[in-house]
Amino acid sequence: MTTTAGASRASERAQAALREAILGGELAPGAHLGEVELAERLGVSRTPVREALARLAAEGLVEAHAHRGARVVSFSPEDLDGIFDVRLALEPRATGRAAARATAADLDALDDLAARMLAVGTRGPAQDLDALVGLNREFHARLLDVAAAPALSAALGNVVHAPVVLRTFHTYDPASLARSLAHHAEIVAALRAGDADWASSVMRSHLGNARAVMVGSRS
Amino acid sequence: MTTTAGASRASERAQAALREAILGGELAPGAHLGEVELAERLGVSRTPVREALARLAAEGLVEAHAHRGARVVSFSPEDLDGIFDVRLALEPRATGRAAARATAADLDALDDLAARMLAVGTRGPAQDLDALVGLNREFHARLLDVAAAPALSAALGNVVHAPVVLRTFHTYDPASLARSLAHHAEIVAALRAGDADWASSVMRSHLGNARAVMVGSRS
DNA sequence: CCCCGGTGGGTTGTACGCAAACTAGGGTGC
DNA sequence: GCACCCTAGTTTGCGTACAACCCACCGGGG
Repeated sequence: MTTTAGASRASERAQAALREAILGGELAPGAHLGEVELAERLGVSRTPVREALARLAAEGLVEAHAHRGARVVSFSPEDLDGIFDVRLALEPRATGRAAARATAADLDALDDLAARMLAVGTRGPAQDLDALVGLNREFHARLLDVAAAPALSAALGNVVHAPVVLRTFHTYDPASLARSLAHHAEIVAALRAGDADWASSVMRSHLGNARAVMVGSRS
Repeated sequence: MTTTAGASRASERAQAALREAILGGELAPGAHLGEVELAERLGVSRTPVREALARLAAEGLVEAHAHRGARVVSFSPEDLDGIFDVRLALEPRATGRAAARATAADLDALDDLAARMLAVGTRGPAQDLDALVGLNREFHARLLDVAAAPALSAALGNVVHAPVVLRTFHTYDPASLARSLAHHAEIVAALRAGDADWASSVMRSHLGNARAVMVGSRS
């Protein structure tokens, strides 16, 4: 579901806003989330905030301890490793499926994303690692969408969301970053060739590269 | 009172009750879930029901269409197949991890579960397929717990819950059912031997057997 | 000096009420 | 006779008020 528009319901806007704030690092892991504070901040009452919080909790982005309120989840290095285990088990499979299903429009969109990532990711005056974060998320989301495997997407959904996983382009060293960007383009090339094996292999490499960066960084 | 102790919050009780009702088949897939009806049925106001519904939606058990209310999700054969893909990708891995981590207490508990499943699952006067459903869920949950892989559990959590997946012992033919029960015992044996490869192989067989039953049954 | 019970402030949990949105049914115009 | 619009009913979405609960601080007792 690519519907980013509407959000006629305030609870959806609240949920989206909170997710962006958490994923964007605006709300640090472990930060206490008061309902009234969030309600004022978002210009709605506590009720939709509450609902959004409940959904995010079920989604694994925040954890709610009894009457003590909600906190942004934080991840240990072991958790991070586990997350990559899951991604390695599922994403290459999804990428392979995508190879057989991608339409021309899909390929063009992915190509565009990969190109833009390369533009803002390459060292120089135009480098913008924060923009890269968003593009990267969009790329992987679109890829998952193309795979058309709802169960697979659902399984990954509550795992990849991990804030740390998606915000670590800042910790990439130049060589690893260059590899990562190249992988995106190569994945699209493999999809264009319709080669599922090639595509999934690149994705495995992509994740291996990311895992190496992150277990070494130990932020 | 099927839902354990705790649950000081009415919303948790509501969520647990709804989940049981859905997983237990009391609420059929596609059934319309009215908030007032559920509120009266559970003896609480609409607010906790609403919250419970929101969490179950994020969990993937129900789907809420705009202002049209919530419905119990229903699964197509393709969805089912996708679910088994995910399970096959993740559960054998978890089982392998469990082989290296299971304590004596874990093994005894799993053994007990396997034995009880065999008791209520074997053809005869004591056969109780409904009890089998609960035991099976407990067995797999415990196994996942022993694996101590939070991300893996989270990924599976929102997928396995699928009502159809957990309620299909009724559709097993005698031979498949016997195999399934034997697999549980064999898994414990493999764990006791500390043989991760053996354990994960049995789990793969277990899932393969289940998949074969379900794609053929088309309930 | 340390430990324990009491109390106050603040937060969450639940209930209720109102307004908007969707659905369905009947009536009218073409 | 058919299609469209309008209206009534029901349900959801949100706001607000009250009650329960937890935590921190403070005073008294051992």
